Amino acid sequence: MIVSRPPRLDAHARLRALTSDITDLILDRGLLPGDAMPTEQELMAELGVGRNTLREAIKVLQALGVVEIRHGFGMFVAEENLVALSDSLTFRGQMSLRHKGHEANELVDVRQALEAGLVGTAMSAITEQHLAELEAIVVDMERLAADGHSFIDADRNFHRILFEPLNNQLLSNLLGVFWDVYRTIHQSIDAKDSTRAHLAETAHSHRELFEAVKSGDKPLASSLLACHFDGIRGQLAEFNAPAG
Amino acid sequence: MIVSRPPRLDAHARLRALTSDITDLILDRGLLPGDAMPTEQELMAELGVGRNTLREAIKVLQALGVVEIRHGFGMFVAEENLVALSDSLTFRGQMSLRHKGHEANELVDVRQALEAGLVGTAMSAITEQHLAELEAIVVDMERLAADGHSFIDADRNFHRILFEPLNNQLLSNLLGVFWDVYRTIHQSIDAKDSTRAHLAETAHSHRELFEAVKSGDKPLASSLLACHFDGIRGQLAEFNAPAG
DNA sequence: GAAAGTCGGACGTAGGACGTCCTATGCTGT
DNA sequence: ACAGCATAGGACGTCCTACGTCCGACTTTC
Repeated sequence: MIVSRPPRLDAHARLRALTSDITDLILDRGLLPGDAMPTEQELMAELGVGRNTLREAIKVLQALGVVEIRHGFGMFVAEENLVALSDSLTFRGQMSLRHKGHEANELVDVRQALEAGLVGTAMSAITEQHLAELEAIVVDMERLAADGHSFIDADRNFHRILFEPLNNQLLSNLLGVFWDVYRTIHQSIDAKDSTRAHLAETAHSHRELFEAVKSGDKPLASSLLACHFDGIRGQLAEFNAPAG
Repeated sequence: MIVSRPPRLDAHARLRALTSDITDLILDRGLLPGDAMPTEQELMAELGVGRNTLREAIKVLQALGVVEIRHGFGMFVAEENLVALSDSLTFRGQMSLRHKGHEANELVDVRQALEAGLVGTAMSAITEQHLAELEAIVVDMERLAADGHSFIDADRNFHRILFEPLNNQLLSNLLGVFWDVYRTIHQSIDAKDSTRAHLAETAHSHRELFEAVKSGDKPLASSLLACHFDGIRGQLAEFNAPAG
């Protein structure tokens, strides 16, 4: 199936058409994540383009999380992920911090809407095991805070498990991405959240939230989450107006 | 500033490092969207890589919406956009429709959480002008529905303007992306929503929502939005189990 | 002074060559 | 017979050269 592309097209459109042809090929053949794709040579012949052009398109698909390339072995359909969104948002976030930090605030707003808006539904589907895991994380946080250590991973896990009951991959990925992007931005502003007092405060707010979740008090959980994000917004504001 | 990259690294990591070097270069030089970037030759010299390797990295950044390339002219820092997310989600959505359509449901769930969760806040900041625009769109919808025409664009605009008062670019982009992805998926299942009855129903539900927004009844607006999405979920279910 | 033609720079595409890496095959030693 | 290693082959990674295409700016001409 040699495709004869329209002769004259904008370069960007041509690259887009090529990536689209490749994804169509995946869909038409019914390839599933993990399945092997044709080799570069086969794709070159099939799509009627040179190796450089093809590789540029493939690299784009790799960046978009569509295909996975294993050096010396071959090319495969990738598992679900949102690498693309993460990379894109991270860059935008870092960029905006250079002047205003506006986008970081928007990110927090969206996270707040998602988490505060969905925590009630998540609580309806939560299991004993989830609660046990959450409690273990909180205990861990409190211990680390007392020792003066930070607990980035524990924080991330807490939020991840909180929404796991919804069983929504897209949501989990989005929240994970937002968390990672936020952490990257946060690190680049050299946040002073490693003070023991701040650590204890963060641990405590997670403890409160856990108790609300455990007791099934949805409105309380929602408002505690909102508070949590207000605190984060405060840190960002401090950074933007340190002289304030 | 010739960078000497560590000699041995995973190929994927190397490409990532290269894209990262380029974004760092943008950030370090304080380039703003629209600003010109170094040429390929300059970047090759500066980053110490060959043209193919460099171009692959650049194409990735183009796909991620970081840079914009103008054939025969040069390379520029791109304006904000979420092309990457859109492309990635569209592919995933189409892919999943081949078996279960699970991801389409997840997409609707996230949209519902965002829109139903934030409509209240948006209503607090809404202006007379926004209300006027919304009403104009609803009137348009009703007219088109009566004539048996579909109103994709009007639908999209309604939701866009509804959340414009929040003045959150990220949120607007996310909702726009979700809408586009959903439309693409929807088209590929050959939805039968062009029947006059269905059109009238959709127009009516937007009318109800508009009235709720106008009267400032936040809980009602939120629940109407939730209903709207329940209807969409129903269409998806029909598609997945047509024999049912 | 304005319009048309020309020139140069920059990106787009193709193909070849060689390096690197991974898997699989077959051999060897126990 | 089985485990471990050595080797061969395939496939991706990187670089180079060459030429095509496009755009903006400069020059020429009327």
